[in-house]
Amino acid sequence: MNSENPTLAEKLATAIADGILNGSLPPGLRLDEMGLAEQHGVSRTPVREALRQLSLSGLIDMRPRKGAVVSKATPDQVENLFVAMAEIEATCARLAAISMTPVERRRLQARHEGMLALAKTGDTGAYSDANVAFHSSIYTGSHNAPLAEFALNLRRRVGPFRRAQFQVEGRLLRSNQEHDAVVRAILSGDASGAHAAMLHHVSLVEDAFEAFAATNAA
Amino acid sequence: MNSENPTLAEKLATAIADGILNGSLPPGLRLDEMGLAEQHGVSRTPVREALRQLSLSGLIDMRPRKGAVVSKATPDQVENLFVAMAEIEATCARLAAISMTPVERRRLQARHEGMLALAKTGDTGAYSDANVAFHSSIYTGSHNAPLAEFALNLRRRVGPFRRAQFQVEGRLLRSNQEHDAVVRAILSGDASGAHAAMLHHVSLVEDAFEAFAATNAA
DNA sequence: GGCATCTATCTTGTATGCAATCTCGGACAT
DNA sequence: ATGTCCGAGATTGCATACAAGATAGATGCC
Repeated sequence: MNSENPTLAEKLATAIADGILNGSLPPGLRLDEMGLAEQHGVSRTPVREALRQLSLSGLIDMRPRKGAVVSKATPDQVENLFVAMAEIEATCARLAAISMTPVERRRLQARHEGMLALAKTGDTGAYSDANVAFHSSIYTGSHNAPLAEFALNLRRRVGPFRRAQFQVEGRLLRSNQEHDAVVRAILSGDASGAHAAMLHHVSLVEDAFEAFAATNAA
Repeated sequence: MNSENPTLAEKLATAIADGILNGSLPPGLRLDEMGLAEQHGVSRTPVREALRQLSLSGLIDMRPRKGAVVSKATPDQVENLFVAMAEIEATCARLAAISMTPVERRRLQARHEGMLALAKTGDTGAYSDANVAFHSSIYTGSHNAPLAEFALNLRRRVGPFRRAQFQVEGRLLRSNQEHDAVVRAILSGDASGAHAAMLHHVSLVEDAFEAFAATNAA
């Protein structure tokens, strides 16, 4: 939304969101306004506005007179998040194949080739960061602000559940191969091909998550 | 979101949203908190929370210390809204073709057949209402809450720009024919067919809007 | 006459206070 | 012993009050 927004409410919203995304505010935790207020050294008013904002992004649930809690997602809801994410990413890729400018296409290719080096090195952290940038550039490449915004929001929401995906052995190189199919389709303007390739890629991420979750649950 | 939410902020949010959607609050209008407050007979606090909520749905734009204005969309942005809408609706239709329960499928068919009668009668208002319900049932039929929510949000945002679409002569029957293709694909579980049919349908709506806008601009 | 600047006023952002509602613990009745 | 009802405490929702930044008009200067 508003990137440079110096109001306390905005800063609190991002601070609380960070807390939720990095796990320091676990799902199900009750967020009482008073506590958050004095914890951040402000009054209740900006806290209230931040909470209202977060509730619309789906990160927390607010019930009329019962306060706010960090959204506790059921497995079904997480599954839906991943499905929605895959669909939206695929749609963005399709539009990007049609709408990207030559400059954007060249940048996408350069970024992709840079990631191949990272994948070979096995630098998980750097690859993860580059991966976020890679996908984001496809969102913006769709040249459709509402879709791109929604994609970013979904990405934030699935973040807590996909943290360890690149830990799986060999995932980096496979990810790069899948990216390769996506990039080739986009560069050649193959809309449906880009859609299919991205859907395949993100669905595999989902599978990786499920495998990871299954091993952790066992 | 929260359907039965008796807080003033929620009621104000829907009231202001209605005002924007029905045109009584035209795009570009400045929304000063004080004015809205005494206009609705409340204090500024719930107004502020309502505005913050609306800003996240994209209906209004808020800038840090400069207040809120009703979103004034450029033609490009409106175009993007329609494109996003078409893509999301098509995605919902595809998922619906896969995920709808037998009961939902039968209800969809019944609703669709009922609309044929309305189209023949030429009852524009009733058809329009039924049309909203028809599309909404496909959103929920996707069994994917995030996507359905986003679709509803987009529908609200494009609302102001598609008000007169059914006024075009013969649009009702053509709409019904297009629905027929969508319904048939969904009922038969033809995922890609449902996607294509819905994309086609909504894109035609977009064309109708553009024709309408062109005639008005001329 | 035009433009910059300064100030007065207005609007927004934040804090605090009060009323209504919900939660939770205990007492009482069955 | 268990279920129900009631009341105190706590928390949310709303209103009001205060502070800070922005806008606009006027005034002085070029």
